[in-house]
Amino acid sequence: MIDTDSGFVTVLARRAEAAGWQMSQKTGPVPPRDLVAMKLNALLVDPAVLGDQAWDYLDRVASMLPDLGLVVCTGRSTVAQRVRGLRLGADDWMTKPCHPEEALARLEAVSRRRRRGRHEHEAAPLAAGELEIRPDRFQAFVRDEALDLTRREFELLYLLAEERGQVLEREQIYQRVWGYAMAHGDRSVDVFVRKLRKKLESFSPSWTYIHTHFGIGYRFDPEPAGIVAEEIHPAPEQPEAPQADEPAAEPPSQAVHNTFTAG
Amino acid sequence: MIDTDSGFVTVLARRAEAAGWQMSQKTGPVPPRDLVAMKLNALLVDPAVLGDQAWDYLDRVASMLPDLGLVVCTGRSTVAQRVRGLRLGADDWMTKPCHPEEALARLEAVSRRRRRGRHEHEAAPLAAGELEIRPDRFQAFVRDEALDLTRREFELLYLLAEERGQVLEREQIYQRVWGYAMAHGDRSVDVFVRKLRKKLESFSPSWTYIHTHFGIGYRFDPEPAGIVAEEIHPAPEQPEAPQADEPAAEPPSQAVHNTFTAG
DNA sequence: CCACCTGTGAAAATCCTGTGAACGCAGGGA
DNA sequence: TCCCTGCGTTCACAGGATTTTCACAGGTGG
Repeated sequence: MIDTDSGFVTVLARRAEAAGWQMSQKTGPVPPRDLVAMKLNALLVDPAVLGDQAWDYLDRVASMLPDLGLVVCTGRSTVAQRVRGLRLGADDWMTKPCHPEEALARLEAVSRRRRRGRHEHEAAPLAAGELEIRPDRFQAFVRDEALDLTRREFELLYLLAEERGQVLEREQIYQRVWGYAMAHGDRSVDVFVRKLRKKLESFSPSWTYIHTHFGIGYRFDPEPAGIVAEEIHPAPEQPEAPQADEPAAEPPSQAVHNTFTAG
Repeated sequence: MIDTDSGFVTVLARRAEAAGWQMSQKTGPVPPRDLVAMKLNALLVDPAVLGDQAWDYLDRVASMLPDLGLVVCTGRSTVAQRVRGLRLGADDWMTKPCHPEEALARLEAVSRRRRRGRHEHEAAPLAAGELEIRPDRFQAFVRDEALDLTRREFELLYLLAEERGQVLEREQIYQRVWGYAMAHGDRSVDVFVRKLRKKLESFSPSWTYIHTHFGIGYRFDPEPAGIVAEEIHPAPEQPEAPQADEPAAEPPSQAVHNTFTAG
């Protein structure tokens, strides 16, 4: 969101976080180019912040990012202004003061519709080690060969890969892949991790992808074979990790990170 | 629009006509089924007209017609009501009295987004394997012989072929071919896929076109018979795919997935 | 060394798809 | 008006594929 009304921003940010959204606050115009890079679902903007560049800015944003939900929220405005904004490409126009809950609901409505349009929704393929994970095919590939994952297997893998480097708790994984809360004592996650490991192992034997964190859950992090997982120094040299980003960013400070390689 | 406020309705109708829109006025709830038949871009509704069925009605309309722009316009309302409406699936919520020009602008904003989702119907003929799919005839041909597809069969085939290579979920297929949300447990898509396969098989026995992805949906990808699909690494070509052209020797993309070829 | 966790393999329970046929509806023709 | 035909929808069943559940073995932490 682009706004300077710190009270409104703060409240909204808090509620957004609570709802599980990720949001970023800016106090001035952000170049459309940068907006693209941010991969936003929606943008909430108060044109008052933009000064007399406002219309131009809205126009540019709307035309450069036709799939971005664009919501204007500002003080008093005339019908003519609202109509102009909407015609320019804004999806909604709210008047301050407005209830944060309503702002969220409108942002949600706008994003929902946006998402629906793009049926190629999460069509961003992920690359990890020798793996290529393609949501458009609900399948993962190693050297163009399909791993033949079932739907659940794929969704689990995709989730883990999306959160590459993060340790995810079983409950969290279950919640996000199965869509509802995990029953006490359910071992489904473990079983599917085993199935995944088996297929990964058979297609990409020289890499280790899924690591166990005892008492917690799992972490996805492609590692070429050979590192014995004694201690991991801040990235001396990875044999090859083309699009590996943020490698040294986080020293796995946590306890031990045993990586028992399923072997 | 569904409203009884004749003044508002009349003014709006006149402006809408002037803007080149077609609009129909109702004074009571219209069954979602009928809405489907009306092929609407957007629906403006005053829930006050619907009495205590309002929420239920909104819910049903929104879930049955996810692609319909749904705008609520009513008298005073609480934040909670607006939030509820928006969460239920409404795309916008205006408060009366509202300027007709703004109402139009909002309807337009909502429809614009809706339209954007739909790919522009180019009506371009597609070629795939031995198939030639011609939207201008609502028919597919193999060596200039018509497959004698019915309307639904054709539309299903065309949709699949347009998204060649992509796995489409049943819900999505249904949504896009039938025009409204698929009811739980509906098997129509399967039945039509079977009909298509039968006709395709009889006209082009040496090719396989429609692949099943268990638990997900279907994928259209013409493959000449006989490929056992162990591993295929042809040229590592990119999926540029401008328009399908006669691929007499096109190396079918990835490996197999289950392609249980009905036999 | 003990209590707990996780890896494994296989059996049991579910879910999904292919298939053939019945049903209802609407249009055309007699 | 009645009958016939084509088309889309719905049903029930069978064969598989996939998920869950179990019991047990082995590893981990304290």
